Amino acid sequence: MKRQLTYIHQLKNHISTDVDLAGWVYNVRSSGSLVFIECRDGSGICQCVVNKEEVSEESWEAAISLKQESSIRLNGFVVSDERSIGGVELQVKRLEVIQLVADYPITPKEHGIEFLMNRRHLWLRSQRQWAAMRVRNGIIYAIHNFFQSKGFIQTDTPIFTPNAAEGSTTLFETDFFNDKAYLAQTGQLYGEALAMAYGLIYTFGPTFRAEKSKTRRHLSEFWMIEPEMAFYDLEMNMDLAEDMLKSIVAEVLEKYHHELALLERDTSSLKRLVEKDFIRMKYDDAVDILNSDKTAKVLDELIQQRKAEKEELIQEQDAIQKEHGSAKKWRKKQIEKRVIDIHTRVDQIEEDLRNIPRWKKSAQEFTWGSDFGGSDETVLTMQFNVPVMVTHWPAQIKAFYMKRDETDTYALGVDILAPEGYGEIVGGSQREDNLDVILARIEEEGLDPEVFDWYIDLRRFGSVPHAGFGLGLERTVAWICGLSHVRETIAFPRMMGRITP
RNA sequence: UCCUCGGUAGCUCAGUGGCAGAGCAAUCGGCUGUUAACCGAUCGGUCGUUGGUUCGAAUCCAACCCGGGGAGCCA
Repeated sequence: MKRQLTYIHQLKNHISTDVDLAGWVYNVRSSGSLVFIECRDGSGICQCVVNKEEVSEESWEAAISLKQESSIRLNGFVVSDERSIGGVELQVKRLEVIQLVADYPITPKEHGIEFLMNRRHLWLRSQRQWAAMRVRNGIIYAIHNFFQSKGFIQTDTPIFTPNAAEGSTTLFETDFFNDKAYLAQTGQLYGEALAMAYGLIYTFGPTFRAEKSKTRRHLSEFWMIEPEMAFYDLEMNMDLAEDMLKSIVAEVLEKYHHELALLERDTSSLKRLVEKDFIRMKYDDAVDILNSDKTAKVLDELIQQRKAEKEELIQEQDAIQKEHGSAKKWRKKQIEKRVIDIHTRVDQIEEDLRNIPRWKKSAQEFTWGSDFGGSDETVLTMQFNVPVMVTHWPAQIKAFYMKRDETDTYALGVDILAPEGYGEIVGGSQREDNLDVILARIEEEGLDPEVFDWYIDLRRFGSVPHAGFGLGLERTVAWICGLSHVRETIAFPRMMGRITP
């Protein structure tokens, strides 16, 4: 007979039967003649109870010797039990240790980010990281579903490129058989060629930026989805992007509520977005909002809120520290823990209090013709509870390939800003399709027409209106999971100062 | 490159000029329903580095190293 393994996520279907599990010890507790093992097998976690009276001496000795991340095989009887995580519990009949582990470094306690990032290969086993990677998988699947169901085909564009496509961004340089080559920062120009061949295409691949950015929104290596559609204008492009985001969020909400719950994600804003229309505004209107008295007032109120919160926390700290001297032991511990939480929150508030006046200044003094900074995006989106699509940008701050409106001052580009301060997740545009205009644009930008010769061919031979956009996968995962940093949205992040593990 | 915050036990953090601390982890013991279990005991230190001020420095000053957050740039 074939040996059958049961996976923890299916255990609900095996209640009142015997099963074999194989996995790792996530945590272990003991209480006299009972040992409680939280066993994880990659598909989930299940509490397994070993009772000294009901197992062999070997199994019992094995059980009491277990440490975190020891690998084990278990045989037992599945029962439903509300006291257990997942509502299902294994009453162990036999336990076999594959490897006994000593000193697993990541305990179920709190750790700092540097410590965890140095052990990313192990950190991925932890619940929150496990959940985030599963949601990432769900998002990827939903993206393919969306495009495939609409007749798009996935195409892949090169990673080695001979030149910097848009000029401004810093690229990673490599040696390509004694020639300089660069790691691609976008597949868009190739995507346009493919759209002229297949009509509706999307790319899904890694992309590389060598900018020395150290923020919660930046990685040196990240994944981007870039659809490109022949015969699409700006509005069709925006409709597609909005449908895509709604479709991704709806699918994740449907299939990943367990993971989102582990991540403690408040899903009300995600649910709202599936049903409501996104905000669409022109750049000029966005500038008016930034400059408005209302925005200034919103930020002033935010400062007052933070100050009040800080005051309250400090009062609470004074009060409980007075209590500390005469408190019972358990209460002392509780107080000490709370004081540390207060310190952490007060540090955050102090940073906010340093930053918000800068945000206000940046918004109030924002002048037409500049690009939005990170804080401007936050200030803008905090006034709405659905994604904001900003269109019609001053042409001079956007790339040469974007089509302009009749007045030649605005580029038909669109940026989609995620709610809750997650920033720009989509950037796209209708592309310039006129041969003479694109030639002139390339010259204006001081770019080498030789390099773009094949690209210009697309305007020589059957040029049509077309449009596309790029979706940043990690920023999307961060937003949907409610994670504060993109480094937790990819298994092995690459960023300035981080190339291992 | 610049601004800002930080570096104290294996981990998370208190300690702001006067004896180096707590919780967790580890080790030993106790406990038949634990949920980051709990209770008792034991173990645990180059206070990032170098120099300076001082009777005395984890604490003040300077330089440097490393990390977090941000600006620029961007998805």
